[in-house]
Amino acid sequence: MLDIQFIRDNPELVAEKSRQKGYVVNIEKLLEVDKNRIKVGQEVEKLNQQRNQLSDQLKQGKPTDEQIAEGKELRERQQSLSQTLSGIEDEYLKLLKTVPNLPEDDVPVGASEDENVEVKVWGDKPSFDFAPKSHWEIGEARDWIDKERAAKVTGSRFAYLKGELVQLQFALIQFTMNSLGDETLIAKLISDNNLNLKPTAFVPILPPVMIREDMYDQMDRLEPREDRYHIDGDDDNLWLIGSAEHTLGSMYAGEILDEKQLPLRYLGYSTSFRQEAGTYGKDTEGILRMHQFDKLEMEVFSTPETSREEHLLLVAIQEYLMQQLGIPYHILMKCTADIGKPNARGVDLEAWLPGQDKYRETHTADYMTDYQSRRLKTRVRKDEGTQLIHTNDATAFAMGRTMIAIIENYQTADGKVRVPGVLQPYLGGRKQI
RNA sequence: GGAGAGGUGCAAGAGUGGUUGAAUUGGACGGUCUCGAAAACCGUUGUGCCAGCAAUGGUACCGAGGGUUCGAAUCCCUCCCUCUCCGCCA
Repeated sequence: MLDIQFIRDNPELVAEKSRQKGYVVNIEKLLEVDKNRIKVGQEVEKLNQQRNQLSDQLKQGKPTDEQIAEGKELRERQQSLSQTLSGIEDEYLKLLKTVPNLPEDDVPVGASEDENVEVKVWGDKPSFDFAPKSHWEIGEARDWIDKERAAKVTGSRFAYLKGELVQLQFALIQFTMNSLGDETLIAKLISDNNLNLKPTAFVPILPPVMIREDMYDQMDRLEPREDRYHIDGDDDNLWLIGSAEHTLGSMYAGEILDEKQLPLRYLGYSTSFRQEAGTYGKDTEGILRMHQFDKLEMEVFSTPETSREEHLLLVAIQEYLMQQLGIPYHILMKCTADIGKPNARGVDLEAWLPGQDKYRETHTADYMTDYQSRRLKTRVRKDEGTQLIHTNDATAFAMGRTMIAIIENYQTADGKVRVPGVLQPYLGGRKQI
């Protein structure tokens, strides 16, 4: 949610930036409701004051009938006006929630993902003296991926992953946790990128994969809910998470953190669930787009002053990880239409997939500023007072897509897959699977 | 699933209708003392909103939402959560 004071002060700017992101917001209406909300709120407060004054007078002796009648009347007026106020507040909140976070100035303006801007290309695309295969061809040939039986048991967009592919996933997890848990490495990435941040290591987390509806909404990740899975229970109102971000980012809701604790850097590992609404017929081959996939996700809580650099650090970490695997990639600055509603800035990393002869998204880094924490009420206590904290989230590795990239880039003529050097220690030293 | 207990400030914990935004203790911070520290003593120590240049004033908040009452942290209802015992179970 955006700061109402900022919207009051900059209505045109907010309207224009929202438009750039593709959101239709009625700022005029919002400000009108806001004004009314303040006015009625003041009237309610006035009545409360009168009630308090009266009960102050009455607390000694026994009240007279007139005084009781007066108190009753005040109460009734207060109740009816409060009801009016809560109606206004509901409308206010509903309108305010429609306003997206504002893109930073360096976010390219664009109407669709086609206008994302390539800002960096890394690595040499591998050349093969044979026609490179897609990951699904290799995966099925090696009996690593079984989608037919998954379809029978669970439906489309599910898969059984088997054999060496599973071992590869666990190797990847080990490698990433060891890397991001290394304070020396974090310090190096910070200094290599000329950042001014603390070298705090990432703490691994296994978060819940279900989330309460109110928390989901406060993270601004519930919508579009057609893409979410709802859990039908007796009296609970739970949803499956679409990313570890959802239960990581909300974990300090309602809390005031000490500035000295920050930044808090977490590496969450969880399964993610997505209905993939509106993607019928898209990416039906292989395991690129599944209803269920595992992901290592970074989440950082920081002060407002350091959050932008934390965002840059997360992108640097993503690049580092991909470089360690030796997978060619390019970096895209996402345009205004493609960064999410809570984003102020977003960067995608797309890996080169020789089997499909194109780049595909494997990583994303989201810079949220205080947009999420305003509703979550996660704050930091400083000498000058309290402030909303800033959140950042970014993919460390989406397991499925990363393995796709490994399979396709490291395939050999005889249908095997070479193991990137950094992962070999976690696969019993095997150089090829 | 059955039976019970409970959710109060940074923490522990008192408070069962008005004098409580909240006792007490601890922690943290500031000060006195000291070469310095400890101890002791003194003081400070919640958040949001509204008005105001500010000082400040007003208002709300004792898990959440409703209700009773002139008046609710205190009484009633619903929900959420935590804990204990039993049962079941990875």
